Order: sequence, then C-alpha cells, then structure tokens
Amino acid sequence: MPKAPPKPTDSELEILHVLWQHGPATVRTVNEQLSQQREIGYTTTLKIMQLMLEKGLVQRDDEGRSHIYRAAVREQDTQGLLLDKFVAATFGGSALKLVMQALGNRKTSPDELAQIRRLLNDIEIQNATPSPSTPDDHAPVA
Amino acid sequence: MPKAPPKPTDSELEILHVLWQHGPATVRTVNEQLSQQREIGYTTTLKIMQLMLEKGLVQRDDEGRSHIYRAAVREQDTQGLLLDKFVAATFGGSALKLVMQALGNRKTSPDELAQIRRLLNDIEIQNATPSPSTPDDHAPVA
DNA sequence: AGTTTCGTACGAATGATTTCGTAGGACAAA
DNA sequence: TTTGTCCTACGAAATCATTCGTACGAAACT
Repeated sequence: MPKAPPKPTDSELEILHVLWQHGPATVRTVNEQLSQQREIGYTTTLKIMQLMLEKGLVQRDDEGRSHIYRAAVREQDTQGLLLDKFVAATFGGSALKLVMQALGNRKTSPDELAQIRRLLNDIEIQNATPSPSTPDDHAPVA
Repeated sequence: MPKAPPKPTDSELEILHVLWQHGPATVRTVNEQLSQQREIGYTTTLKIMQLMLEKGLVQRDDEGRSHIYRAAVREQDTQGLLLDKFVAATFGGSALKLVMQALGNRKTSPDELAQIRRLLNDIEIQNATPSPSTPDDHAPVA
C-alpha cells in the first residue's frame, strides 16, 4: 500500500479547493483564482504545487509546455482527515462538543436545522438496520 | 479596548487545556501533565508559556520563586475562534457541511444523537421566542 | 535571426513554531 | 560558607511553511 498523502497545509488546502471546484488546471489558472482572493505571486503558487506533487496531494500531466495539475485526494477524505485532527486538538476528540459549539454559538438557519434533523433520522435508521455488507472499519468516536 | 489575544498554536493549546482543567498552575505542574502525553522538556514548556504571557494568552502571578500561571482566555471563546477559522479554511465557511461531515462519516452513539436533538429543539425554541436582551453580534453563517 | 513572452525549476530569504542548552539568581542543606 | 537544587531568562538551532528572485528553455512574434 502506498503511503497516504499527508495533511495539507493552509496554502495547499486553498489550491485543493480550486482544483476540486474547477477540475484539472494549469498553475496559471489556479494562480488567477487565488489572486482573486488574496495577493500571491505566480512562482509562489507554482512552488507550492510542485511540493504538493512530491507529497502526493496532486498529480500532473506534463505534455505540452504547461503542465496540467489535478487533485490526487478527494475532498471528503481530506476534510475528514483535517476534521479528525482538529477535533482531537481542540475538543479533546469529542465530536459532540464540536457540534454543540458549532450549532450553539452561532446563527443557524431553520433550513440548515432541518437538514441536520434529516441527517439524524438517516443515521438512526442505519443504526436500526445495520447493512450486512460494507464492514465499517472506522474507529469509534466518543 | 485591549487587543484580543491571537489564535493559539498547537503547543499553546495543549497548555491551555491543562490550565483550563487543572486551574492555575506552575510551569512544573503543566510540564508534568504534558509529559504524560508526550515527551517534552521543562524549558520547552517554560519558553512556550513565557511567549503565551507576551501574547496575552495567560496571566501570571510571580510572588515566590516559582510563578503561577492562569489561562487568560476562556475555553469556549478559544474553541469558537479556532472553529471559525477551521470552518472557513476547510469547509468554505459552511457550518452545515462541517456538522454533516462530523456526524456522517463516523460513529456517533445514540446518546450523543439524543443530545444533539435536544440542542436542535432548544435552538428552535429560541428562534421562536427571540430574547430582547443579549443582542447576538455573531456573523450569520451559510 | 533576434526579441519578447510564457513556462518550469531551483535557491534562498523570511517568519513562525518548537526545541533545548546554558547562565545566573535564590534558597536550602551540609 | 560552600554546595546542590530549583527556577527563570535568554540565545540559538532545527524545522516548517510561505514567499519570491533569478535562471533558463521553448514557443511565438517581428
């Protein structure tokens, strides 16, 4: 098994967001997107993307003179990985505390609350009728 | 108004956890707690706590030979601050996506689900009967 | 061909964080 | 008093992330 790509840094995450939303892109395209949000030089973007290539966070297709980069990690997986680390460091591993902080100390629209209720229902249904396939190998969380 | 303390780093957060749970403590006490979790030298802990003092993350009482440090920021406030940054960077500012990722891709006990349901109910009740006091100055979240 | 443009590669400076060695003061023990 | 222990302060190394200058090749333009 090849080793999993590491946790992306903040800058790397910015670039992944662009690639996830835009699809495969050149350094120039990515840099133009980032430049709309903050000031960043072209070679800075290039350098970070080259490092991401070495880390396995992106792949690239270098046919012509300009290379095409694509995300090598999925958005959900990456968010899950970052979330795990964050919950461990900030909330002592308790996903419950995280959710309560997220919902408690800020305004959440009725629409969103309804979506969360729906999600809760789905989870309880799945708990009631455990699927015989897909053995869940995730670690239990407090 | 004095400027708000900055976002704590990972190491600083570890130390804050100790101070929040243990209450005011000496560097030695804090270091002994941290040493139970990972290897860390005494002067490393000391140095970080000195930097935290300059940043305003802790206060200290230096009467005797050994100084007593206490957290200068509240746990909830700090977690909220970190959460805001994290949601912005990782989930594009959507607290809903965060919650769905937190609840969706991991095991959550029925007990916790019940607590979240209760929280949802409380929030809806508050939405129905907006309190005239406590003006909530938080930014709305998508 | 000569020049400008665009792209990659790379070295290196900067700043933040973490780490610890060492110095020196205060206090207790011998 | 001398010695040893505990504590703070400080300097500095090591690491990481971010940033960009510069070099250099290929392609396009004149």
